[in-house]
Amino acid sequence: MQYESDRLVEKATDLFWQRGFNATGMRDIQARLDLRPGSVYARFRSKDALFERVLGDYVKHMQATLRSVADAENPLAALRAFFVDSITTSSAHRYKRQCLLVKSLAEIDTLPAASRQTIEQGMQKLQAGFCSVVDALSAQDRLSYPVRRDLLAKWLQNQFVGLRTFASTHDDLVDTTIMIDKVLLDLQSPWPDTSSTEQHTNQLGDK
Amino acid sequence: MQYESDRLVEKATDLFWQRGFNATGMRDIQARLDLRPGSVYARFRSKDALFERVLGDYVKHMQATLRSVADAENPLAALRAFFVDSITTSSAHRYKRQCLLVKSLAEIDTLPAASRQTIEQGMQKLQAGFCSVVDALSAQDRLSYPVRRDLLAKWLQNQFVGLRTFASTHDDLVDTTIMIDKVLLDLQSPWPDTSSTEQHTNQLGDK
DNA sequence: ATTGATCTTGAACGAGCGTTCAAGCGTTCA
DNA sequence: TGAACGCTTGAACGCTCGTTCAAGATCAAT
Repeated sequence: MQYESDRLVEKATDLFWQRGFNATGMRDIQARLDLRPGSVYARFRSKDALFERVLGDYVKHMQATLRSVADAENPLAALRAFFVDSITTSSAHRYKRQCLLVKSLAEIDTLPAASRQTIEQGMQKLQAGFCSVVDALSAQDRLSYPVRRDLLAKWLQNQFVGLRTFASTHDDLVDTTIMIDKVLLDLQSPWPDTSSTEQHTNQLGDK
Repeated sequence: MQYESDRLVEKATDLFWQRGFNATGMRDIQARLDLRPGSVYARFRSKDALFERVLGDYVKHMQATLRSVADAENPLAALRAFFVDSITTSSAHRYKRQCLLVKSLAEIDTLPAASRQTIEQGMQKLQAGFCSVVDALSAQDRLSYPVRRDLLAKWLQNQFVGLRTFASTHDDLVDTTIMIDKVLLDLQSPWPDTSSTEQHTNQLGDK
């Protein structure tokens, strides 16, 4: 029964992932889950609650994956594999290349309050996940340049999100892979000088 | 009259930018433009056509801005100013930090065919804009590392998009600025070795 | 065979959607 | 003065939305 519910949530996830919350109708969901209206409401209470369940499960899954990356023998290689996996899924499910949380972010102003909170907290949880990956890399001296761990985690999450957005519109696997490896290079390259609190020029000179 | 129409399109842009296409109702639009239903339809034909107009004007504006960056005396400084401008708009209009095209990308599967095409072509036009910026930098020998100009343009556009997405959820101006400067550094840092067509390991070693 | 508990069904509800259009309006020109 | 014009109005249309609920189906226990 629990297993059956999980299968149903997966199918609902697919729909929301492809079409977003607002554009996905309960009738779409009813058709995909092969359930009549009453049954959907008996199981999931409402469209809002179902969406929350979908988001929650997605975050849990991503957290688990990030944890396994951090715990891997070679975290850098595991990180690369994680990127490649997430970003180069088959063209048939290209919409899955975009992070579900980021996709939902696009309509956050129109979502029920509970989902809004789930998304914001989910982003923070994933940031914490990236932070543990950064720590794992740091513990193995894989990072040559010293920089605040939380800043590096933010940056890494941002690169991850950016690449996924990019890949959701481009099918060029070669260029995408190059850009993944560029991220892994820049992960270890220098950061801007932050010794002065306000710097509005860069090292190549203004005017 | 043309001026009046432009003002109306600006107001509609604000709405679509904040709430997206699907969640923005014609009644929202009518209220914001202070027009009755018939007047809106007399001017803009349909919700779809109005949205297309909004997207088209947005792309034109971004193209003009990118061109002025490329033509600037110091393109690198202009690029930085462009990033800072786009990404650190006031908290009151935080939704404008996200690129309108990227936001629309999130619901592209549910949009009218014409808008879908406008978005895809718009992304390409902006990529071309970034390409001319890259060329301007290259012409002034601001880029130390040799790499395909179109790949660098894709990368730059991706960084721009990523930072805007990031900033739409974070209000930390300091960290955001650091990440902008990190992009400007990485713009000149080395790229992965692409001499072998297929490389599934990185320079720090697999397994 | 009968009861009671649990799950399923699908017609139907009110609300909101994008859109239309006959009627009303002020202005122009004969 | 009055006919003709373009612009504005807002009630209303057909449709789809999320959701409900009385009635039916299923099945274990008596």
